[in-house]
Amino acid sequence: MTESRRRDILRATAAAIAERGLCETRIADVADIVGVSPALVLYYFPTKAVLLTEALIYLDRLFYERVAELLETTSSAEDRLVILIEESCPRPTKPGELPDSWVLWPATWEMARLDPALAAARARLDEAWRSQIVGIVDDGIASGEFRAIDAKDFSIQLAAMLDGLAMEAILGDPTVDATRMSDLARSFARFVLKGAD
Amino acid sequence: MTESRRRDILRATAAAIAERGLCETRIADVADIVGVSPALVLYYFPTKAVLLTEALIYLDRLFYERVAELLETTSSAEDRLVILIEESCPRPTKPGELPDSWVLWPATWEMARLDPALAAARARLDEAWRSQIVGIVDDGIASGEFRAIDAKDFSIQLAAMLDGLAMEAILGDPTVDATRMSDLARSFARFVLKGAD
Amino acid sequence: MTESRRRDILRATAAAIAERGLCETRIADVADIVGVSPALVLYYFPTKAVLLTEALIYLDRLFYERVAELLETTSSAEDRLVILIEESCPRPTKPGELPDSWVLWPATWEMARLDPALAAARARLDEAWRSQIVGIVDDGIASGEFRAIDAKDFSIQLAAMLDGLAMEAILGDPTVDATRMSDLARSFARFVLKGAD
Amino acid sequence: MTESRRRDILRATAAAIAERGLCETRIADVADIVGVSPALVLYYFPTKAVLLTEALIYLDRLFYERVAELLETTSSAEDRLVILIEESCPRPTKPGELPDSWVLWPATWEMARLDPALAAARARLDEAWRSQIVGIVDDGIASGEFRAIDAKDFSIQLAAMLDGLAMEAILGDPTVDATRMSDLARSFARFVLKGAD
DNA sequence: TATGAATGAGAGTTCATTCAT
DNA sequence: GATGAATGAACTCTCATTCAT
Repeated sequence: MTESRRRDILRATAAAIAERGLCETRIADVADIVGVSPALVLYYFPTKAVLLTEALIYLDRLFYERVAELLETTSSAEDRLVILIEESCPRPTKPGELPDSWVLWPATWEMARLDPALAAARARLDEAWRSQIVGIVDDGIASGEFRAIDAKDFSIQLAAMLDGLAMEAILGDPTVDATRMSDLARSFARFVLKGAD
Repeated sequence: MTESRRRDILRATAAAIAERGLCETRIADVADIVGVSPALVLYYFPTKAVLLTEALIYLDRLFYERVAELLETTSSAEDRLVILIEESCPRPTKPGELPDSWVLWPATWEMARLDPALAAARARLDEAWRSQIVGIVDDGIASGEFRAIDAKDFSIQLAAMLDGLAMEAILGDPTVDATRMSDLARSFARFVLKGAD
Repeated sequence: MTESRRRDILRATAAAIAERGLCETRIADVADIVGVSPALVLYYFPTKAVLLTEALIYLDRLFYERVAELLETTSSAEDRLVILIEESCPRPTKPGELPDSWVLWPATWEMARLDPALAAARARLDEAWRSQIVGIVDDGIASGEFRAIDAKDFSIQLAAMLDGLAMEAILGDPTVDATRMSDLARSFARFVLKGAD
Repeated sequence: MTESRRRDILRATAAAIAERGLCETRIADVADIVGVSPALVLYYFPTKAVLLTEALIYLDRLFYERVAELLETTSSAEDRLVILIEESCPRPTKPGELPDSWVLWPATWEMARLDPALAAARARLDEAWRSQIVGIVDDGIASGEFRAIDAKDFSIQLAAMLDGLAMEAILGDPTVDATRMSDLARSFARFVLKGAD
């Protein structure tokens, strides 16, 4: 069926970008991964630019939805915040499999910088992401788990910090790996939400 | 003289990447900006990949050095931290002129992800950047301006948050512009360093 | 029924060639006009080359038959010659509707130059066309309307002149439009057949 | 030198169109004939369409200039008209060598039909061509060689007839070869200009 | 230093054509 | 009859790169 073909191509595109880099990803690479002809890729997506854009959006949404689902498994605000932070920490991906969304973020940002459609899509997902944080914090405040802080401001700060830390982790910065990232993000959250050091 | 030619080309490259995007930047674009032939660009830089890499490093270093210089104008730790934050906030660049370093960060990250040399250069600059923060914080602690926190951890957190916020500002996220970014980063710093809300 | 489908496709092909030019006409263009899939076009015609060839022949024949029919409405040789000339003058066609045969002649000629089958078909129609002229002239000579000239030679000359004039009219030559064309062809015929100036 | 390269490419293009047909002519064919890479062809001509257009114009002009030169060798109006007619008769071309301009006329007409620039260039050359005829006729009238007819009208008629006859000769019409064409055109001219049958 | 000419190696894209349904 | 999915084979055009001058 046609919709699953589309999905396959989008996943393959994301995998190709992750492995070869945004600029070096060719339609032929994507076709090779899916095991079809390059012409078929363009049968489903009119141009390469559209293909790249849609792949990035697709993966971002997938990431967001997976985490959103995970968050429904617990009701404790504190636990949910930990899940959100943990899921934000880049873990290595095996070649060929669906790459972690983080790996594609520099590509997304670089493209979105000059592509308003992608920028808008990214902004929507980011807003949803921050809303998750706001929801968790509000719940925690209501239940008395957290101090009564400005949840919106905190959500922007935490989301930004996670982005920045993830970038360093992805780039193999010797100072920040996934574990350190997790520690730093959690200590920031604890400090703000619990007042403890 | 040859060194200034090199610099002109690097600046032009940065400008081209900023305006056209990493993948869409051609050697011919750079040559056009400088007003020379494409062949001359390759006379100074052996390959396109080298050119791009060096341009990104050059701009990053320029940014770092400019801020480092600015920071020497004051001795108050608090003022210096404010300067550092303010300079991190993306302000719009006119086309043609040297782009703000932030604009090139997604490109740098995307390239560095698969280019160890660029990754290493970037890591060095980032380390220097965080050292600036550590230095400021240590001074502030010594002078009693700041609470006695872990300066290293804070520097990583602040640097990451600035990166993340800057990205949103650059991408035109309606929630985070340069002013909001400044407010949020400063409130984070104040909260951690002063204990105030 | 299948025969009308074939006709529709041929007419659409002619219309496409008229509007887009011979080289730029794609099977998909033809399919779009008919409102079917490109695959169906190839169900009726084995290859694109065959389709183009048959379309050009079809339109030529249609033109010839329409004029032949018109010529039967009168018995006066002079009137019939005028009809033949008038019908040869290119009048503008609305986009979408069946193009005037003249518009397709350069395409026919260009293709026939290297396609013996098309060349033969074209030659047959041209011969029939000149026979019409010969018939008219012979009738006119018999009835005393015309001078006793070599009808065959005249038919070749007139047919060639009409072709040449029509080409200029089609190409928008400022010197020769349909009216001027008609005048010049008629004055030539009058001069030869009547001896008048 | 660059200008001769351009000329070589234009001639090769004309040869390719003559041999393979307008639609089947590829940039690679042209490059093969010149013995250079396809990229070089596009170094001199921005697009294929421009290349084709310029080649057709170039050949047309070449033809016109050659005949114009030939016409200067004689002063007798009658001889000059014969030269003009003879040169208009298609003689076979060997593959590879510069094709006779006539062979390219269907291609020129087909392209010009939808390309205003080419149409304008063609119209200019045609006007010059007819002016040659007018000049010859006027001279002949002045010298008493010819009857006092309308030279302009005659030039249009003769030019058109030559076009039409040449087309049939090119397409291998069994009724009209170069010799027959010459006879018919000359008899038409004689009849109009001399009044003889 | 500087460049114009030249090219090789693709890249994206097009499109006629096939075939299972 | 009719089509959507699929592809192979090109084709135009791009571009980094080379090199003689």
